[in-house]
Amino acid sequence: MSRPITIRQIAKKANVSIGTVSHVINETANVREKLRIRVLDAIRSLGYQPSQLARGLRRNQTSMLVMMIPDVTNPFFPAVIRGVEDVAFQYKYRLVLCNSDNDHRKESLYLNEMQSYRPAGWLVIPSVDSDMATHFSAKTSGPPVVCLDRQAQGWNGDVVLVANEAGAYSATRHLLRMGHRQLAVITGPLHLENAVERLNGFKRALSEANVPIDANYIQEGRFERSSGHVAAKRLLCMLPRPTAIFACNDLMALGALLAAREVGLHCPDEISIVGFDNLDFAEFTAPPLTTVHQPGYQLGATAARLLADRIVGSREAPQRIVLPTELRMRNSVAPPSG
Amino acid sequence: MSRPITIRQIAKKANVSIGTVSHVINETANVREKLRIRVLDAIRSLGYQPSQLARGLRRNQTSMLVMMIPDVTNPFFPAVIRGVEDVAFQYKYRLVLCNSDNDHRKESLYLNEMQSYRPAGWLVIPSVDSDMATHFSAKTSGPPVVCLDRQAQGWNGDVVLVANEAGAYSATRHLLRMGHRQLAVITGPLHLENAVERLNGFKRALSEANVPIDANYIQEGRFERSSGHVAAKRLLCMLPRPTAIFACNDLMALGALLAAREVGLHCPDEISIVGFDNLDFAEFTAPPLTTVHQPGYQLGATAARLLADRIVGSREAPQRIVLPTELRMRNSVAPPSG
DNA sequence: CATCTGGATTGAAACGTTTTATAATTCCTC
DNA sequence: GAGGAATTATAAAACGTTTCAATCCAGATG
Repeated sequence: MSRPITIRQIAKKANVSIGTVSHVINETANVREKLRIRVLDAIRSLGYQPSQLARGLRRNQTSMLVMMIPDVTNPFFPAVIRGVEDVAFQYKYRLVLCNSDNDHRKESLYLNEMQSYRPAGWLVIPSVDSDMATHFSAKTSGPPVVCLDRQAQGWNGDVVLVANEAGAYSATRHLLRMGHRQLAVITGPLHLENAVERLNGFKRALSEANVPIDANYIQEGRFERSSGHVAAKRLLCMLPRPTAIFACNDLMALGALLAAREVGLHCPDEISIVGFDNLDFAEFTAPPLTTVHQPGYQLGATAARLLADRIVGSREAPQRIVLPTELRMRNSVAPPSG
Repeated sequence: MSRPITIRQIAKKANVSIGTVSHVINETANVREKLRIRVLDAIRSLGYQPSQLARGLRRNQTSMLVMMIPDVTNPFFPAVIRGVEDVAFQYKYRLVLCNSDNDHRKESLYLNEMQSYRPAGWLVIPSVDSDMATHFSAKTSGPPVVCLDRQAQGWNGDVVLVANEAGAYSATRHLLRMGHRQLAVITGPLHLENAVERLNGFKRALSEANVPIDANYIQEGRFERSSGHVAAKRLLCMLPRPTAIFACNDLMALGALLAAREVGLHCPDEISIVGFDNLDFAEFTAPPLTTVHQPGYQLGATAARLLADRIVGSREAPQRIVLPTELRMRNSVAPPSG
């Protein structure tokens, strides 16, 4: 097993010291043009690549960014990842991806362990009940961290979010404007910040319109299709039956769509449904889903950009960036039939 | 900036040499129970984590797996990633994710650069025109590589695939059995191995049934929704019009569904459509899409398992594993109307 | 010509591990 | 209790960089 080329071989070939080679690579000192060229030639001709491990060990920091994510399989996240990856690549950082599985124990494990790779920074979409706040606050020094998409319990560092409350508000307003008065909501897990924000938007719209809120019409789901399905089924059997359902994400909206179909209720004529996320498929459900668009790619990209700034030393006060959402009207809502 | 705990501090606290500490950590030599406990206690009480960088440097290998992927944003891949991640985690490997963007230049760049992190192994879904074969064959030694999902040009190492030909064949058979004789196909980019395999399955079914193949009915797409859309539009304007379309992935099938809707053709009554992939949303299109299921999670998991075997030294001949596909019948196909 | 100056170059230490060769200890056996 | 054989423990070298202090050198200055 032939070991790769080292800086020493370059130094020998270019007839300089290894310090000089290092200096030309990192542009960390002036070196005479003549030598510089000799070194560069040697590097090119031998196909040398500095060992990131040695470099990382010495500098106590690598060029990796580690990103914690609840689950790649959740169709909202890939766009976020892509946003991160694109700007990371541009800044020459590399992405290590960890799935916490929404389990804060697995998250902790990853957080602890990846530390010993000395990443340049952290990007974390906190899991349910994440202890990232205590994890990172313990070590006041250490690489910068930005929290994405969900505000973790107790976290007061940088965070970039999406306008959950406002999005939910506008979705609900839309329903109200169409004449609905019996509005139900299928929320996300209510220990998730963004889930409660969406619920709050819903409630605010209702109370501003003086429409009473029926506690039975608030069903807690888990942001998964199946939970939307069961919640909708429950809702659709109630008397009086709600005329519209706001599902706090598209997956659950899909479940609701299914449930309506099973119960024999036609959407949107007999039941209006609106979602949240605007996943790719939302255009193609039957009927096409009216939903609140979340800028996933932007979310990832701005978080990564913010992180990159921190890494090079930005010392501003912690930021809280919230990206706008936008209602996308399609065909899953209509005026109530009655 | 307080540096983290090192092995030296553990050694001091436990009053042993650093070599001993290393041995208890790695179980690489017998150490007396008494000392062992002292060391373990010290580790626990100081919260020590060995530096992966130092370890990797010394051993010339880390516990990272790097995975190349054309694009996270393609909804087929997350399941594959998840499969990989789950078994990687189980084997204590960590995943570095790289998006080649389907650009073999970006892929090469990543391949070259990640090398200097000394990953334990590589998992690659080759980009279009990938030169992974030449890249890796140059260095006969080095960490093991397994190729996923697509057979890269010239690659003759381990590879795990999906039964593309058979899947396409069974989809086409289904169409034939329903009575269709004017069958069109929207293929993937034909320099992709899996795209031609699917086309071959289609052709074989037709020729076995003695149904002639109209060259105009073979349209090349790019595995993206938009290309399926334009191809379908073209197809639906032809005379005679095909009565069924086999789209070689679900994204393109979706595009075709859209095109049909735009042209005013009802699916399945006036045009049958079948896809390939069985993405999550396939159940929920209008009408629900009949499609060929690909075991994405399995694909990732078995590839990772194979890689893990190689890493610990399995020296068997290169394997070629092909995972079965399966037709999922839903409502986007019906007998032809004429 | 000697001295000084300041930039270019270098040697060597350090980063935190693993691992090998050697030294120290323990345990038998006589 | 001595001698030798196992067994355990250790010191030191290596992994491939970066970086600091020290050296070197060319040219300017007196």
